[in-house]
Amino acid sequence: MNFRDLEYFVQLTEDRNYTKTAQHFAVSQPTITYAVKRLEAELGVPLFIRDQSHHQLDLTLAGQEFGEHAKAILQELVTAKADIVTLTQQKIRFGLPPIIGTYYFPQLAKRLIQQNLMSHLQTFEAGSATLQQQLQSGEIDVALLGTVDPIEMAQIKTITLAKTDFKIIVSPKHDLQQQTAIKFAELKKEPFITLKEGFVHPAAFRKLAAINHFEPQIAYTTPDINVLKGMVHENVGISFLTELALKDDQSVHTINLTDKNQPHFDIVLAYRPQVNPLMEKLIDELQQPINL
Amino acid sequence: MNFRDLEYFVQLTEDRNYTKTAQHFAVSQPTITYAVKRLEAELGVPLFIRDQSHHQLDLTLAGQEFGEHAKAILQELVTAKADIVTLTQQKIRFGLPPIIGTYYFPQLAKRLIQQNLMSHLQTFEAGSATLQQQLQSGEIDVALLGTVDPIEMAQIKTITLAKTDFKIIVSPKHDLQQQTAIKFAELKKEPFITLKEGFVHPAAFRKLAAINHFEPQIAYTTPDINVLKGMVHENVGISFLTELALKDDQSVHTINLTDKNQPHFDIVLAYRPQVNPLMEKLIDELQQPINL
DNA sequence: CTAACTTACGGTCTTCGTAACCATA
DNA sequence: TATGGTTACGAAGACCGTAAGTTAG
Repeated sequence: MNFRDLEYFVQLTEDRNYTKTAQHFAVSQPTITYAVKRLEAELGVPLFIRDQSHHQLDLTLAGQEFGEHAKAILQELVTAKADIVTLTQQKIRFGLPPIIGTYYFPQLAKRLIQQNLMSHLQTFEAGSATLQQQLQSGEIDVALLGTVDPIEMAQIKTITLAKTDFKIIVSPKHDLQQQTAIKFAELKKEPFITLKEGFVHPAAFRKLAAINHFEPQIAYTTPDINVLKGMVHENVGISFLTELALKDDQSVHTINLTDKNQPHFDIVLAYRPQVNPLMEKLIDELQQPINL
Repeated sequence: MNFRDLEYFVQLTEDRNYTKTAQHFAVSQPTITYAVKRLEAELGVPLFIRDQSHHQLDLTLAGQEFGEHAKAILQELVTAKADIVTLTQQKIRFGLPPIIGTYYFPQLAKRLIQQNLMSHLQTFEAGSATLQQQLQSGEIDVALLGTVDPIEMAQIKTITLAKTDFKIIVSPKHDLQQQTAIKFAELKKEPFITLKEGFVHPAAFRKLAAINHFEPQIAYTTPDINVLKGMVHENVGISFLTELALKDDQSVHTINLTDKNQPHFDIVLAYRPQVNPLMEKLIDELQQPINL
């Protein structure tokens, strides 16, 4: 059975005139005849009373009954299509800080594409602090955030996806290039290249400085991680970065910090709870373990 | 769009395995592939997540949504077919007295056939008195009844369809064959051929006799109208019949009765009121005017 | 004769099966 | 290599348009 035949039939129950219905669908009149015949053959009952003398086309009882069901079926199909369009057009406003976007998100992205979720994301790129505010004000729906301290926000649910350490990086030409671990306090004399970033690195850096009761010497501040790494490589100074941004990087030497109570760079999934299949699926997928 | 594709799809959402679904419908596996492709093309969205590393065939959100609608559509179709079968098999127990069946009903029958109603009738042939009882006891649903007096029955609705006169018939050889009207009292000396019929003719005959204070002479009683007419034709006696049974009959001569308060042969439609489209339609059709 | 539906016939688009192909475990 | 899905192609069938046929007014 064919949906087109049902449409012809339903229209015919309203027009009560084969010719008119044919014109309505811009098809030839016999097309309607055959559609009705197909339905009658499949159902095994006549749907119309074929009375030559009767100039008015009449439905049989079975025809009336079937007409109601046919309308319901067509309506259900229309609804189905409309619902799918709605689903397809649905967008999730997704906040992504640059560092996480560059070093963490790409591995998630592959999975999101496979699950047909990427096309639903409207990405907002901003620092974690800005994104926190936007999340709270409702400007975005979900965000991946980098944080030093646990996040507490009313109406916002948070899930920690990964905890990473901060590392000290130095040039291969630097004296420290043979060390694998060091205390922050030992770096009092070193000039630092720091990241001009919205939230996390400055906060962590200040925290470490406060714990160690000294004010590190800032040689230069850049918003670009590659510029920062380049300057460290050229031994303009040393720096302080999440290990996330250092994966497989051979241009600089990485040194662990041995400080107790040292800050960590946590990647947190934050969102406003919603009853929404698309959001649910996204939240679910973002929590899937990935290889850092 | 095709219902078959929907069936394939719904089954596939349960099987999560193209091959299994193909086997379920005894078709080749590519048939399922194409069915899904057709649906996806028509809806404009992927329904399944085509993950090369096929651990498990997964539905997209659109697929889940559409699956629900598809099930609803298929269920509606199943219901439609079941309802039509129920409608088709529905029977109305229909009481029909012999005289009305022979002389009145045939004209109705043509219309009932055109309206696809005849196949729903289960006819019970019996005298009007018997049918009245069966109607009241619920053994039949509708009846056409012949009556002399108005029918009063609890729970039974009655509609008079036609009023016909009783006539006197005589042989063409009989002395009265030149008369067109007569009083019943003038027939005291005549031998009557009477109808051995369930209810109406004997009752009417007794009523006329009572009004005229005499006991007519009964020459012979037969249950068969043609036998009766034959005997009248051969001048064995005269008789008394509803005009209904005399239409176009050339074998006997018909004489009107001039008595006041003479009984009439009423054709009454009687039924127990029901909320039932089929019954409604039958009652409606039976009331359509016909040419007597 | 006209209006309206049905039947006949031929062409075209759909659908399906076989078989070959591709990807993953 | 075995399992499971997709693509290619030819055959069968469904669908539709033109045109002719039928029936009632």
